[in-house]
Amino acid sequence: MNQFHILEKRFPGRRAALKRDILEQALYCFIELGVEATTIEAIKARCETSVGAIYHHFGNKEGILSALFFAAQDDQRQHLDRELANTKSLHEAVYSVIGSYLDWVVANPEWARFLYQARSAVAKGPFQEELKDRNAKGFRELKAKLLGFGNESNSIVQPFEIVISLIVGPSENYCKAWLAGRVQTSPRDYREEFAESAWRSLQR
Amino acid sequence: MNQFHILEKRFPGRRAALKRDILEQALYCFIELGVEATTIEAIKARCETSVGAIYHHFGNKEGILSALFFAAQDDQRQHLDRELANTKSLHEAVYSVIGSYLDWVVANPEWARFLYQARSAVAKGPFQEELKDRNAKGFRELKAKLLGFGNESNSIVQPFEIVISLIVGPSENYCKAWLAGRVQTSPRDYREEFAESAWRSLQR
DNA sequence: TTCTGTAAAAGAAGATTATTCTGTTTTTGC
DNA sequence: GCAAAAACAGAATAATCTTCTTTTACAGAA
Repeated sequence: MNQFHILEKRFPGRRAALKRDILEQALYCFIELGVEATTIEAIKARCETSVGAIYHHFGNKEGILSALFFAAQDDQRQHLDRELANTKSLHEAVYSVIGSYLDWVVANPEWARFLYQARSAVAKGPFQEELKDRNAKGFRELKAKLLGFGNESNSIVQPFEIVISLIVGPSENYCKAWLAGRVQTSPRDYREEFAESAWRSLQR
Repeated sequence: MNQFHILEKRFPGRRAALKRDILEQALYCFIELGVEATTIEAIKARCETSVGAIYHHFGNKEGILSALFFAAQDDQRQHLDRELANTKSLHEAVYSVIGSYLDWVVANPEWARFLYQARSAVAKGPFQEELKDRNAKGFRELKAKLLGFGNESNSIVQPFEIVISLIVGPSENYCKAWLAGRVQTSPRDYREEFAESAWRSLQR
């Protein structure tokens, strides 16, 4: 299982072979050269196709970027949903959110790096509405889950607006630093610390 | 005092008038159109100069971006240093770091938005070394300050690698959401919550 | 199988935009 | 006042995204 199983799940079959290949090579370029510096020419060269084929499948550079971005985001969210499904308490849920986030980043560092890099571009481009809808949906579901643990939710003594920031803010910040090489220790090694700290930060 | 006092402080005097003007108009364009979509032509048009003048002063688009980025980062850091200077305990210091961060973002929302947007571009471009040096220096100084409160530093029971993430992660996350319009309440209104939560998250 | 319409693919041409280069004007230091 | 350096202007160049036209492959019907 290579790092591209995410694409095979999303664009299956023989017909989509070139489509997948373009996405693979594009991701490689985006990671290697950066989103900005990657040219259509470079992608074309890597998968030995033509500009015509690329534009036929994706319309423009933004189209490639968005396809990759949404594929990665979906995979990350599926991972979260699986972890979250079995949780029976708020405490467990908070641990799941943080644990699944750290796990996913460590398991897919290239994809994670790409997600951080590409977000702002997608947020401005032609798929900004789709991004907003997805984020809103994700936020709604997570909120429902966290507030759905009955009286125990009294543990959350913070305004809900800031709860997500309190939970994932530190993990996100540390993962970015790790992916950028500013710190060496794997985020997974601090799983307990981040989860415990987040839990404490919610109390009053 | 308009939003450009930051530039007047950094590029003072009559000689730098055009330089400042180019930076002002460029910042306007970056904010309005996005960093990617801003063309040299657009900047040129807004300050009624020539491409020659722009390239004479900044070398390339990246040069404009970096000059703006470092100006903003310096101002933010100066603000932090002022707040931090008078602190007499670790508890006060943590409150200062968070308070000054939230204050600065709310006082300079356009600059803050720009800082978030431009960081990745600067981190890849020709000024990546300068960025690294600045970040390393800032991190070193902050670390020294936080660990310099004698025995009381025992309050920090976390590995120091993750301490900065624990302190500023949630605030940063929330400020981004606020600048993107995903939440309405001003970060300043949650000053106490973020500071208290961060403090609690450090204990064990 | 042969025909036909649709999708896939190729690559040349067009349009946009960053950058360079050359020349001119202005300012500075002596 | 004069030489040297900096500031400025704009045409020319080069890189790169996107569109357009043409050719090829393929799936389903007659």
